[in-house]
Amino acid sequence: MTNETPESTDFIHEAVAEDLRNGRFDHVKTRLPPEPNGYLHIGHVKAFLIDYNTAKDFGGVLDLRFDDTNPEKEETEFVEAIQEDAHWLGIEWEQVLFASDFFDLLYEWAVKLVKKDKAYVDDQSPEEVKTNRGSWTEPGVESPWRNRSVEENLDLLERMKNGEFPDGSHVLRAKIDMAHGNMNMRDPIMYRILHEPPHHRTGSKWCIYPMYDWAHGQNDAMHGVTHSLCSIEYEHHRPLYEWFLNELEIENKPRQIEFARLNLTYTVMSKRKLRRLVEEGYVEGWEDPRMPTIRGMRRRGYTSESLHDFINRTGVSKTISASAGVMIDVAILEACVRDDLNKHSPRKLAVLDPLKVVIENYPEGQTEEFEIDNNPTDPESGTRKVPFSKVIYIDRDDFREEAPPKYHRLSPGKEVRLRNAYFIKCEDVVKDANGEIVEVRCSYDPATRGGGAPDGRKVKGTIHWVSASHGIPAEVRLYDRLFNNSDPEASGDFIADLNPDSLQVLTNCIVEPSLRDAQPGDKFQFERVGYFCVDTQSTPDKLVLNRTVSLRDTWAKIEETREK
RNA sequence: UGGGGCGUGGUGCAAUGGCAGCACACCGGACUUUGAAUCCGUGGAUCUUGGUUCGACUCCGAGCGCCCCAGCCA
Repeated sequence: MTNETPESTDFIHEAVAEDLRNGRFDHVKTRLPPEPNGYLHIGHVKAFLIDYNTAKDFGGVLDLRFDDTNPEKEETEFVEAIQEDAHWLGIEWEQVLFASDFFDLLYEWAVKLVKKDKAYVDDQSPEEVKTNRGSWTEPGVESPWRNRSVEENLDLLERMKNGEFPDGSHVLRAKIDMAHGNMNMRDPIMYRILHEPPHHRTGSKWCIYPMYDWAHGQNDAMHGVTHSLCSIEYEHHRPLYEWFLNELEIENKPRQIEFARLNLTYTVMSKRKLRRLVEEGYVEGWEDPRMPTIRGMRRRGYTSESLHDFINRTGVSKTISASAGVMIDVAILEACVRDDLNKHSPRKLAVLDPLKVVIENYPEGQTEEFEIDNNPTDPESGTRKVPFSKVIYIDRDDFREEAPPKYHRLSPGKEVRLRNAYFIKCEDVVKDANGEIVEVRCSYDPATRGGGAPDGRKVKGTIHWVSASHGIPAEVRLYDRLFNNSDPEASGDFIADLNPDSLQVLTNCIVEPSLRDAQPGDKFQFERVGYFCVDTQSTPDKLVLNRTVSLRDTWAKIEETREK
């Protein structure tokens, strides 16, 4: 165990450091507590990384522990998926545990509380329990079964476990205080009866299942967790968490510490809402690149490193600005992935909206190759060869028949540089019957080979290109934010806030030939355009790429402000 | 209405009684064979109000605002 002070100074680290200093604990152990009932999203990334980093920074370990106490919601499918996603995030755990593996011990502990007369079997119906709990202003009413004898409670609990009673007929409740200001302390339910469906791991062995409050802290204690980190919504469960531990006379009581959970602008995070997006077909599925799920973001081209960076940059606190957490600008996330991809992704030339350019004075049938840096910011990255010929494509965006002020790109009579190739000058424009520009005629200056000008003359613009006869076709999917409202979670109808243009599929793109062998997951920067990732649906016959994020685009901003 | 929590530029995080700083965003400039990256710079914040103090974002009192809680969900 190390005593070194970690770099991070968030309030959780401070609390842990203090616990170590004053001897409350002599080591640190945390846990990842997912319920296997859905896919992980960016909100889980924050929680997971806080657990992981806290353990790691103090030389401790963590367990992955599935909170599988509700057979109605949980499935094995998610157990696999969650481990896969957590691994991808780079998290390493000591052991994989399931709350359900410890139902026997938990039951013994419940018996212990019954024997102490701190828990009782209640025969009230669910409706009665609800009514008698009272309200925020009215104290609850004690159950008529609250003062049964210990012997009777023991017998009834045993019979609940043995399956002698139907669902909903009895519950085991902690005996605390029906008038408590904190509703969680008004005799909280510990066990409910559930005969169906079978549990994903224990099958039909059990027909009583523990509630979260009864299971969580006790599991922490059983496994030697020192710090049980969770989101702020659990803050008013902490008195109960501690009550159970005290009544059970646990020696090294774990400590629960809460932090503000993550909300992202233009994003929904609640499982219910995400599920609705999937089930009602607003997105392709949990892996849709527009989804804030780990799988979606991964497919979109986000890297694990950029997610770590994001969580570090946004920090840990208890500040609350929206639904039990902070509202982080999605632009920070985008900045993180740009930073990472800028350093590590090879550059490519790709034309998303092709406009044909014929270089009139370039010899018919001639081809030459340019040797181009894979990543100018990284000398180690090497070079590649890119072919050039008389007919090329440029992006339609890079040509204007009438150039607005400060437009540095191609327009009649103007000269620009083709990235890493030649200077070209627009001589003429060819239109079809509808007046649509179908072709641009240019001349080139052979002396500017490679893109330099021996005579020292300057051109303002450099544009990207792909040789028409060498380029390969590709489909490119452009993603935008899924919602138009920066806080769709707070909106009455988040479906109404969906951005109808969140996906734009471009089917006529042409990319440089070196992309021919690109594999799903490969990431590139298309120069002057953005960062792209080969999609999982891509095949050798049909290249499909996802735009992870665009490059910062100051020209777009100039035009945008001009419109206003 | 009872209980709990939180209030620092637009957003997020620092400053733990001593010059309110950083990141993202925004704006301006330099540089540029990516209108990217990089570099430099501007503007903008301590919820309100009393008090303690030489000195308060920090401590104390009062108020205001926001978030969470009345599942046999987690």
